[in-house]
Parts: sequence; C-alpha cells; structure tokens
Amino acid sequence: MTKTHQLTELQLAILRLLWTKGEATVADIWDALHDERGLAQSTLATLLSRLERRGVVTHRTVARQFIYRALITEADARHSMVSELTERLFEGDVPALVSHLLAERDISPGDLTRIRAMLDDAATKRRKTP
Amino acid sequence: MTKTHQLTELQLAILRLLWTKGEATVADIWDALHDERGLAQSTLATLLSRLERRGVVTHRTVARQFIYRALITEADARHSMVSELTERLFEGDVPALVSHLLAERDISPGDLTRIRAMLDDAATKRRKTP
DNA sequence: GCAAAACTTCTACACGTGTAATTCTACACA
DNA sequence: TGTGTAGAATTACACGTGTAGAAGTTTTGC
Repeated sequence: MTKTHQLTELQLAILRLLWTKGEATVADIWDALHDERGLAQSTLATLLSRLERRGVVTHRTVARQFIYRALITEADARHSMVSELTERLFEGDVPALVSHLLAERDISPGDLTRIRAMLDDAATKRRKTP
Repeated sequence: MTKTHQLTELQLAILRLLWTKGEATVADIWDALHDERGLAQSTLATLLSRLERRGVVTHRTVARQFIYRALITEADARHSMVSELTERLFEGDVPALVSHLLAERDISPGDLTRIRAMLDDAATKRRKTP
C-alpha cells in the first residue's frame, strides 16, 4: 500500500464504517449514514464502486449482494494523509507541525501532559529498538 | 478569516510565492514555477482569478497589469488545513495526531529533542499566560 | 406464475481543479 | 495613424466528487 490516498470527508465516513464493522453492504452503510447526511442508497453505491475502482475497497458477492471491505487500514490512510499535509504545509518538517499544534489554542493542559507521556514513551522505545 | 481554506498543492505553491514576495504578477509567478511545473501563463492567470473569486487573494492594477497579494496568511492556511485534518482523521484529538506522528518513525531522535523543548516552552508559556 | 421487493448498474448533472489556446484590448512606437 | 505586443478575459475540455433518478435483474411471497 505505497500509493498515496487522499480521501474526502464522505469517503472517510464510509471507510470508518468498514474499519469498525469489518464488512458492510450498501444498505448497512446507508443505515448508518442517512440520518445525518440524508444520502440516497444509489449515492453510496456510486461512491463505493468508485472507491473500488481506486483500489481502496473491494467486495465479495453473497446472494447477489455486495459486501464491501476496506483494502487499506486506518493507519494507511492516516499515514498518507498526514505525510501529504506535512509535506505540503511544512516542507516535511514534523516538529514544525507539532510546534504549530502547540501554538494553536486548541490543545488543553491535559493534552500537553498526554503528549509529554507519549514523548517519554517514544524515547524509551527508541533506545530499546534502534 | 474564519472560513476554512482547503488548498491544493499548486494553490499552495502560488500562495507560498505571494507570502514570501508580498506581491507578484502572473509573470513573476510563472518565472518562479514554470521550470519544475512547465505551466502556461494563462494557466496561472486562471488559477489566480479563481483564488480571487474564493477570497484567498486579491489584486491591484498598475499600468493595466495585475499585482496579486494573498488575503490569508500562511498561519491561516496551516490552521484551517491542520484543523480539518485533525477533525477528519482523529476526531479532533490533537494528542492522537501527535501520537501518530511519533509512531510513524519519520521522525528522528533530534526531532524528538526539538519537540520536547517546544513542549517545555509551551508549558511555561501556559503558566504565565493562562 | 406473477408481482413486488431488493439490489446493482447506468446515466446525468453541477461544481472545483488543472490545463491551455484563443481572443480581446489598450498602449507604445514607428 | 496604424500596428505590434503585452497582458487580461474568454472559452474549452478532462477528471474527480457529490448527488441521485431510472432502468435492469433476480428472488421470493402469494
């Protein structure tokens, strides 16, 4: 999965369902999404088949019903989208992105603590697994 | 500047020039970009006028030549794009994004040090400016 | 056996983006 | 005064995405 996957909000909403459910039919996805989004089933069917053409999902057929499944993991998606953003906006400079995150007000003191803990953890792991 | 600006790579390339130069004509931008991208001036003119329609740039006219200037700052762009990504991919959980960054190993030990220093700095500033 | 239900597939349209040729316009120079 | 030219405006097309109605197909309930 070396390719870079740029995914829109709606595409991610669909993928999130597939990631949590493992597999889902168009009807399943419609059930989950149509309340807040009010989309037609045919809309979702179109989206799914386009995602399949892109190699992001696949399906098997059971009783002539399509059961979709993601071909990329959430980590794949996160990795390619975060890398892309870091590249585009911070010339690949990860600390610059972190700095931006810290400078923005949308991070609480508790978040700071959590981040520090992760940092310690990461440093420890580094030492053990070089 | 509350609106959310999603910008593509090419749009950002143009904006970066405007941010560093302050102002630029289509020809200026063409000079800077056409080597690696090989774009026609009319392409850039189209892009600029679309960005102007979106309120991202503006221009003044001097000797019937358009001199463009960005209406949003680099910080604006970073803020809206990073927020968008954090929302889309991490349900707004900033530490989760940082965690991802740390786990993804495209970060060197030196980066870890830099990040820790920034963290200390941020914590200090917090205490002073609550 | 036939009609309704359940799915998939086809077709269509609007909008943003990348891309650029062509046309329009106004000024400067001969 | 006429014309070349520089730059802007117009027009065009392909592609991805969101959106969905319509049409086709297979099952199944009566």
